Amino acid sequence: MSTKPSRYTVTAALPYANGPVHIGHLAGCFIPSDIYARYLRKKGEDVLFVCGTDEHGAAINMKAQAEGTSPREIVDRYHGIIKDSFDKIGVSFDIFSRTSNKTHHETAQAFFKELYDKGSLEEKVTEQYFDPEAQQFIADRYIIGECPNCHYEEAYGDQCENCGRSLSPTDLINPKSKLSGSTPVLKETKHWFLPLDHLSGKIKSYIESHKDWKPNVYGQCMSWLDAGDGLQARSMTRDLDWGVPVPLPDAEGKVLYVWFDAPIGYISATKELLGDKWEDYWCKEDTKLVHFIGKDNIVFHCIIFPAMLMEHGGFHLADDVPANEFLNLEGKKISTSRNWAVWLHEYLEDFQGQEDVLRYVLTATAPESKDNDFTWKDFQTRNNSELVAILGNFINRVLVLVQKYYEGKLPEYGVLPSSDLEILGALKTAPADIAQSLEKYRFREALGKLMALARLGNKYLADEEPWKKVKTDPERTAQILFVASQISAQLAQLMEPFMPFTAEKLRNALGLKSLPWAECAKEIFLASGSEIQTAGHLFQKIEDVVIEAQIQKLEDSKTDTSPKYEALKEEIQFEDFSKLDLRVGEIIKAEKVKKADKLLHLEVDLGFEKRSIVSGIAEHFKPEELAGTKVTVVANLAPRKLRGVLSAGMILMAEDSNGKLSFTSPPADMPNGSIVR
RNA sequence: GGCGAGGUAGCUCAGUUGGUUAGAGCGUCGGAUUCAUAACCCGGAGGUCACGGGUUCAACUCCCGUCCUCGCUACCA
Repeated sequence: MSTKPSRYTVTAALPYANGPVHIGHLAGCFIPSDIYARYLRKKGEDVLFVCGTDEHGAAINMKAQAEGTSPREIVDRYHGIIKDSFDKIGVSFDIFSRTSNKTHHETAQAFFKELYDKGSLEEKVTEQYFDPEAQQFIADRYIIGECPNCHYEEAYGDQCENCGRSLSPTDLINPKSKLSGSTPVLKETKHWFLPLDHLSGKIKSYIESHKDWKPNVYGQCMSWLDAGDGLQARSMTRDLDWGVPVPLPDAEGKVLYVWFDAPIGYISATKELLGDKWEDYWCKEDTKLVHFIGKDNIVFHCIIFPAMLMEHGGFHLADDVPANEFLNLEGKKISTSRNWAVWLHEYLEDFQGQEDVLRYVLTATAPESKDNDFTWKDFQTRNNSELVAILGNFINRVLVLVQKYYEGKLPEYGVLPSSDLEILGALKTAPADIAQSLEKYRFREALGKLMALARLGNKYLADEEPWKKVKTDPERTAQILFVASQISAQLAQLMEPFMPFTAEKLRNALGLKSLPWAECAKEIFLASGSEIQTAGHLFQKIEDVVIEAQIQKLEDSKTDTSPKYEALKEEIQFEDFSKLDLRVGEIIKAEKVKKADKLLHLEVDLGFEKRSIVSGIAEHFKPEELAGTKVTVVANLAPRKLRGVLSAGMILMAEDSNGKLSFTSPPADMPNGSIVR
C-alpha cells in the first residue's frame, strides 16, 4: 500500500482452546501485535486489534472424549484461562472473542453460503465410514485397519504408517473405529470442496506484489506455490458434531472444517464488536490489514485464507504477515506434550507485578529473523542489568534528586547551554526514529532505541554530576535536573507500547497524561514548577534463587509428565497371535539408505538365512554401532521395497513417551533363528 | 532427498542497492565515581564475517560447490 491507510486491522493468531498460552506464543505473535496496536493507537490511528480462541475441530472433540467430558467444557476452561492471562499481561485486544459463539457461527455460515450460492464449491458424494455405536462419521485418521499393501494391522485411514502408502479408509481390510472399537459401516456422505487451482495465478501475483514481506514469509509462500502438484481442492466440511453446522439442507451432522472457520473468526469478532461497521475494516482498500502469526501459520494466512477471500469477493487482502520464527526454551524446542514450556498463567502467578519484565525480555529476544532461545538466566540478566540498572536506575536517580534538592517541584531553568539543547534535541527526534523501526516490525530494534534514551540519561548525569554542582552552582544544577526530568518524561511516553504498566506508573509519578505519538516529538514535557513524585523502584532485582527455582520447576515438570499409555487394542485369539513368526536375529551390517533421513538398510542373520531389512531407526542409531546387535524380527512379514531397497521383515522396537526407540534384544547367547513366542 | 530460512565477537543480534580500520547490547578485564537497587560513566581485549572456489579495481554483501542448524515435505518404528 503506497498511500497512507485510513485505518488498520491488526489480527493475532487465534490460540487453539485445548491448552493455555506459553511464552513461545507470546514472543511469536501476541507481544509484537500488541506493541504494534498500542503504537498505532498512540499515533491516533483508527485501529482494530482482534483475536479470540479457536474452539472447533476434531482435536478438541478427541480431548473431550479422552477426559470424559464435553467439548464445551474444554473450550470454556481454556478460553477463560487464556483470556484472563492476556488481560493480565496487558495484551490490549479490542475484542477477544471465541469461535463457538453465535455471531461467528452466523458469519462463517454466511461466508460458506455465499461460496455455495455462486457455485464456487464442488459437491462430492462419497462413501465414508460411519461408526454405528458412536453414531457419527469418523475422520480418516481415526479409522484403523489392515493395510492392503503391506498387511500391517494398524494402518490409519489416510496412510499406512508401516509402508507409507497413502490410503483411503475404504482400502483398509477389517477397519475399526478408534472411537468405539466397533466395525464402521459405509454410508454415503456429501462434502463441499473449494478448488484452488484456478486461483493459483491470482495468488501468485498477489504474493509477488509483496516482495517487501519478511524473507522467511515470502520464501515459504513461493516455495509452496512452486511445488509440483499445484493447489489442490480442499474439503471445507467435515462429518462431526462439534463445530459450525453446514448451512444447507441435507447437511445433518456436518460442520465447517476448522481451518475454514477459524480465520473467519477474525471477521466475526469484528462484527461482534462493531456491528455493521465491520466492513470498513475488512473490505475497504484503504484499510491496512496485518496478520501476526507464528511461522507454522504462514501458508494458511498468505495463501489459503486469501484464496477464500478472493473466491468470496469483496474483501481486502492482507497487506503484511510479519510471521516470527520459533522461540526455544533452554536450548530445547518448546513442547506442550512434553510439558517443556513456560506457561503464561503460571508466570503471572510466580512474578506478580512483573508483567512488563516478560514483555520486555520477550521483545528483546523475539525470534524475528531466526529461531531464538529463551533462558531463565538471560531473563534474569536482562532484568537486572538492563531494566533495573539502566532504565529503572536512571528514573530513580532523577526522581530522587529532584525530591532531595527541590522538594519535588521542578526548578526554573533560565537559558540552557547548547549541550543541553543537544540532549533535548534527541528527545525530539526519538519518536520518529523508533516509529521507523516499529513500522517495519523491527520490535527489538525499536526497544533498543528506547533503551538508548535511558543510557543517554545516565551518561548525562554522569557527565554533569549535579550532586557535586549542587554545592557550587545551584543554577546549573537546576538546569541539569530540569533536562534529566524531560528525558524521564519522554521515556514514560515512548515506553508505553512496550511496557504499558511501567509507563503508567511513571506517568503518574510525573503527573503526565499519555500523549499522542506525534506530540512526543518535542523537547519539553514538564514545565518548571511541575510537581514530581518519586515512583519507588520501577523494577525489582531478580535473585539467583528465583531463577534456580524456575529452572528446577522446568526440570521437574519434564520428569513428571505421566507417560501417555496408548489404549489397549482389542482382544485377539491365539490363532491371531500364532500367525506371527518372530525370530531372534543378529545385525551383521548396517548402512544408511540414500535419500532418506530415517532409514537404515540392515543385513540380519536369522541363522538359516541372511535377510535384507529396512528399518526407520537412522535417527536413533549409528550404523557402525549396530553390527552384532541381537534383535527380534518379524520373519514372515510380506517383503516390500522401501526407497528402492528390499525389506524382508521387520525389527521390533520399543518406544518411550518421548519417541525414543530401543531394540527388544534377546540375550547375546541366544542362537540366531530361535523362535520367539 | 526436495524446497524454504539461517550460519557475523564468549552470548543475543544489526549490517541498507558490493566501496576505506565489520557494528550494538550483554558478559569479561581495567579505570573513574558515589546522586542511584555495588547500580551508573569511561576505556581495553575479543571476529581468517561456516568452509572452498569464482566474478570484480574492490565481497560479510553477487555466482557455484560443500558442511551445520531450523521449518515444510518425503521415507519409518
